[in-house]
Amino acid sequence: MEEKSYRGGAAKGAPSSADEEADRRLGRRRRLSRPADFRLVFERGRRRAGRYLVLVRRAGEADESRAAFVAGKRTFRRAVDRARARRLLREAYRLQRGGMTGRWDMILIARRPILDVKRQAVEEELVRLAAGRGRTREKR
RNA sequence: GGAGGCCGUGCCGGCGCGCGGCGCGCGGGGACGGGAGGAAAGUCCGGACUCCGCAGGGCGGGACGCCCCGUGAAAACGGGGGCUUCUCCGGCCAUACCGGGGAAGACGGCAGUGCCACAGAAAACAAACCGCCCUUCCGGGUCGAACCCGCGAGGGGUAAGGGUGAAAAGGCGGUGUAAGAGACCACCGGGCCGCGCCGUAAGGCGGGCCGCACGGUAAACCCCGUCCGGAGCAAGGUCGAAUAGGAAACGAGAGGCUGCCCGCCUCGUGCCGGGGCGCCGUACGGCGCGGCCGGUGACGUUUCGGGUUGACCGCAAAGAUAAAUGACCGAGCCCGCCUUCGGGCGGGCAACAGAAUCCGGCUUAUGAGCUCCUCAA
RNA sequence: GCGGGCGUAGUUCAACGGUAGAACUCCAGCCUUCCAAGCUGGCCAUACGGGUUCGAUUCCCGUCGCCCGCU
Repeated sequence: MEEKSYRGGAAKGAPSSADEEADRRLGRRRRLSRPADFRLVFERGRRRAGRYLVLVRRAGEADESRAAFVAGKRTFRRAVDRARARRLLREAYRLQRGGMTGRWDMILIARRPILDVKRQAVEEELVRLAAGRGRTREKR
């Protein structure tokens, strides 16, 4: 996959150029929290699947983009793995959020191979999926 | 090698997350404080707490179970002692028994009941298949008898030997006998005793009696003793919103059958349906007026209770509710390789694993190191 | 999170503590020109680890997996 290993801290570690003092905070306002919101995204949203995660999103209704991070109990049996997968997704989204365009409500679903890779790889795939590349699939 | 206990990575930096009180000033942002475990796990026990039930008690069901001491609210845990089983060593003819070392034990019950397949003669108030012994008959050896022989037949004795089995009714030796046998004897073992001594006790030692008549299984039914009402924080409670239906009170009642209650009838009020008139509208239809016809006690307001959804409390010196405790840079430490001895490169800083009401136990998973005890060399 | 139930052939179910069976499936043979049906025979299992017992699918303990209920 990637031949040159990125070095450098979080301040300049992102592969994109979206780090000019971006707001990297991710408070409750920027997350999905109500079951009704989840139902809307799952039923009306578009899905893009990658190797480490699945991205489901639809045009957002709030002032800012909102996201949620999901690790299913079926795919990750142990609680440690669920927490690990969800934290990877959240950290990757947090660092790359500034580089994304549009206002979306999105759900990131972790897939099993995510446990074997570092945050760097998850970020790259998230950026790729959000930009519209990769396989896409319509949902309804 | 075995067993137990302790600890379960630390430092700097900026980027983030959820919580608390503080002050800005109330859309949010700021500094400070604190933020995973010994198992947070499995949910196997016990409690706190909450709701339901309850005069009192029983049945059913369940948990625990040698003795003493200690800790504890209880479950449970720790220490010491006893007994049993297994194993090793020694004694011994001996797998029987005795002595010693080690390990393990869900270790109350000489009240009753059930079960013990197959094999085997017989499996629990024993039993005779082979064998052994005695005897009768038959046949033969002989003319006959004593006596001897028989893959021969019958009757009887016998638990030493064979064989079956997880287990065969005390062990070894001797006396004895037709052959044998606790039939008898010595030693060992066992059972019973309102017996003696020692011990707080479980129990131990001794004495007397019994030739021994009392197999295993209670993680089989059961009996005895102690304890247990049920459910569980998604318990339970508070507040608000929208919607349809329920209960109570009040609002409109009057008259008659009939003096009162109930009931029935008439009129009125309310509601529903159908006509009539007016207005709006292309139409479906809507609003108002009127009180013409039919039906109904059905109506309105308030309060209460139930369901749905949301927020809060319960809830904490970690504490949420799509659920925080993370990712990264650096220094340091360790390992391997190279080295021109200045250093360079690569890898690692772990294992098991992530709190959802809390606490005490049990069980299971697991890394490096430290420490203690015991055994062997 | 809290509570409850169940693990037996490939599947659906049996089995007082005493050799684990049945039906369907699968395989082979017979029958048929061939297939199906039918007939005959065969293969295949007690989730795992301990304990009690002479003996465990059954009794007891632990581990693992699956299913269900409760907002």
